Order: sequence, then C-alpha cells, then structure tokens
Amino acid sequence: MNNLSFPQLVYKYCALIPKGKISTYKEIARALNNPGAARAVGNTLNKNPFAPLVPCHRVIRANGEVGGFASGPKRKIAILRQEGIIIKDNKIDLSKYLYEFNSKKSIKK
DNA sequence: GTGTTGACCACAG
DNA sequence: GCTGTGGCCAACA
Repeated sequence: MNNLSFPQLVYKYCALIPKGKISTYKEIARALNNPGAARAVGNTLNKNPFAPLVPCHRVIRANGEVGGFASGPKRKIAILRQEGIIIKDNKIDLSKYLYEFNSKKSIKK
C-alpha cells in the first residue's frame, strides 16, 4: 500500500522518465496498477500543481500523438525536440522513444 | 450519491 | 485513412 495519492503517483512516474525518452498515459496508468486509468492520469497531469517541476511533456498518447498540453501542443513539441526527440507531424515514434516503467521497483507500492 | 467533464483507449463501420 | 460509439478511471459541482 502506498502512502501517495493517485496524482502523487502520476507525477512521480512522470518524473522518472529519463531525458530523451517519453511514455504514454496508458503506460503510466499501467505502472500505477490501473491499466484503465489513462484518462485519470491525463486529468491529473492537466491540473499539474508541479507544472515546471514535472516533465509532463514527456507523456503522450498511446497512438503516438503528442496529445494536449496546458500551454498548447506546440509548446510540448518544442520541448520534446529539445530533448532530442524527433517529432513528425505532431507524432512521435513510440518504438524508439517509449520508456517502460518497472512497476515493481520504481516506486514502492 | 449522482451527473458532468477531461492532456484517454479500443473497437466497429 | 477518418468518424462514431462504448468503456475505463478520478476529480469536481
């Protein structure tokens, strides 16, 4: 049992994504042991009380689209490009940049 | 407790 | 390829 609430875990996993890699809402949801909570994850990141602290821009949709961003998708794309990620027509190559979480070691449950 | 909303996902047509 | 529909979950009014 973790002491952290749902949003806390979301931010935590978000921060675990290494530079130059990205992840999807669904992957995070799965890391939280809630594979169906992709929507809740996105909703939580939207509130994003840790806006400048958490690299929420490294989280994209499962279909490879950048998804949305509080400051606009353009902002998100620009940051990802800075990270060294190649973006094509607002889409990212998941098979190259997708980061898989260790849902058993990354964070204690 | 119910209904609505949302940076989502998967499937069917 | 796109559109529509259903389903999932959490937060808020």
